[in-house]
Amino acid sequence: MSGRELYQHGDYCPTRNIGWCTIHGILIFGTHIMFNIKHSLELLVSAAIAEATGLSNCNANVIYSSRPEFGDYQANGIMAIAKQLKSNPRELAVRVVSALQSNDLIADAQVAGPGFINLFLNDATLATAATRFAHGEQNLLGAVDHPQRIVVDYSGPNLAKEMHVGHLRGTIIGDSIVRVLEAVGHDVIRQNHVGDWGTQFGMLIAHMESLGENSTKVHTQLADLETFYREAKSRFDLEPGFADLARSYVVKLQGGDRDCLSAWQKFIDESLGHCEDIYELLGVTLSKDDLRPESFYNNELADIVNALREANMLTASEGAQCVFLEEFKGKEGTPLPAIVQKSDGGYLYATTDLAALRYRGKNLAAERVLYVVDARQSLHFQQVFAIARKAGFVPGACSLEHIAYGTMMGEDGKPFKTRSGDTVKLKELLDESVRRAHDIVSAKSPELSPEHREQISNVVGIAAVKYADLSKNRTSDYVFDWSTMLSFEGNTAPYMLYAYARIKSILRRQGEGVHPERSEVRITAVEERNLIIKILQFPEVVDVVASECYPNYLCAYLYELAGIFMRFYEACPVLKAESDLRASRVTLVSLTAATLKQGLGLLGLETLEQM
RNA sequence: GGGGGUAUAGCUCAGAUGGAUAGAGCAACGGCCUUCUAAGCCGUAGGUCUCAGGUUCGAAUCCUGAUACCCUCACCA
Repeated sequence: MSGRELYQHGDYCPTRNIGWCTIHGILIFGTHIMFNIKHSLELLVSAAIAEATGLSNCNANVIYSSRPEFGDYQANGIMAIAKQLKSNPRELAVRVVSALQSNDLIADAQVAGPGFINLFLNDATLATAATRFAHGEQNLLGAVDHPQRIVVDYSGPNLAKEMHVGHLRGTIIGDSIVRVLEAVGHDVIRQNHVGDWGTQFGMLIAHMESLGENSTKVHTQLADLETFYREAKSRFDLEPGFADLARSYVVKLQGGDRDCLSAWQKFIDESLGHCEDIYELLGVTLSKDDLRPESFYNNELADIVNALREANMLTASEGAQCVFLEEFKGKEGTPLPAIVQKSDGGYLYATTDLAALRYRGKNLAAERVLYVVDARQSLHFQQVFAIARKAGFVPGACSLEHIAYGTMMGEDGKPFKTRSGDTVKLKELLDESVRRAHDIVSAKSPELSPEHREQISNVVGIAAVKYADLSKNRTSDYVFDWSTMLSFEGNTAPYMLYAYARIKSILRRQGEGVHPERSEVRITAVEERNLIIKILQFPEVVDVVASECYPNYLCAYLYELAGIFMRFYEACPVLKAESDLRASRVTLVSLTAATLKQGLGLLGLETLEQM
């Protein structure tokens, strides 16, 4: 049972324009609350079910109709309720329909099939709602009924190396989720849990130190982090003295040695600079303020282990400090440990995550914590969540969710690598996409200036990579393929950006003739009606993305919106229409533009006025 | 071996709480530019939703089993 309080009988009060039902004094289909046709229908139908059966809390099960003749929405809940009551579903559906309170949202409700109720929306209400949006009397996205403080952990690259394609998904999926949550009114705290601590840094600092103290030189050396890491690793493996030096640096680092710390800091700053360049290029909203690196929790780790010991959750096993939980079994059903302290006294990933979770629960007062992390870490997070709950590190009501995503594969179905088997640097991937976009832009629009073409290909190239990822269900692995991604057809960023550019072109050409903020939207063709309904459904999909964290729902919606607009564009002349009709259509075009721009914005994509 | 995941058109992918005739794009074939950007629109063709059972008025979706592939299971993150 989510959020919203249920209908209480007899609470309706009509309002002047479109709005209607008040539930516990809250205007649902009105101005305050997120405008949401589906919720309104659910409330209306469940009220009618209550009226017809005396049952409260019934799920009307309202969904989009699969075919036009079945209406705009359909209520499928009747069959289940009839079964529960051992009554005839069709008869019940008829009684529910006649129990529907008169309202101006539903124009017609028809019983069909075994007990479906097909709902047809009122054209005048749709037109009025669209007009109100255009006039700015109602926001496309309003505030959620219960704003939450939500911590979102995403991106989290390892600073020892350069960002590679493996970091793309978490970074952009997380960024989109964060934008959506904020848009619906939640209080979002971003956390970039970067890896800046661990044994590998001893090796890197040792290598850096040996190259000299000169800071400009360091900057140059670290320009290619990947090569730098490889060199350090190779020396670590081959030079006997170097490995010892590296290990001694680790010890000194952990002991708080000032020189070592300052060298480490130098390295971290350089590496962070690389990340920031990527974030800038990707248009990701993470900033320095969102950094909570692993080292941030260094001083908490001993206390985490102590707290677990005091809670009697700790077991020594093979020299390590472990937490064994009933629900986790390892090989041959033996208990599976989560190790929080190594036999040499060192701490691990799980320890840091427990500290982070306690910080988020206690210090940040999170009500919901989202971990946008690779699906392969699922077991790790299940363990960490279970331990944190049992140890009381987070409030019981706090929701902990692993927002898992799959792996990016190459065309061979194996994890995406270069031909030589190396990981692909994110920077190189993005540069190549922009380069390919540039070739296409130059071929399609040779009349544009070189600067303009460059600007377009920058936006299109980045958007293509992001959209190709965001448009897929995050839980599954997917095949990265230049040809499908940059074919610029179908459900792709270029298609969406092109639709937007066409829209803007109309609005430019119409000049000062029409003022959408004072014009009336009318429905004179089915393409107009379809477009209006789709626009009004924007809040519904955003709502689902905010709760389920699947950005591909939003992509699918925007693709459909763009498609419906294209059909409107083909069928309904805008600038050639006369007077009121022209004003109405220009207004619709303007609303479509606003919705597309906002939707793409929630995905973290820029738009182009022209392409 | 335990646990988790995936299997949908030739290819790449959608299919939220079980709903009516399973959807897109690419590739193939055929239409539409002297009219608001053809990076577009319309149409044709393409499916035993891995297999076998089960639950249900109704299953790609839920349950059981099988097969294939992937991930994961003690001191990496």
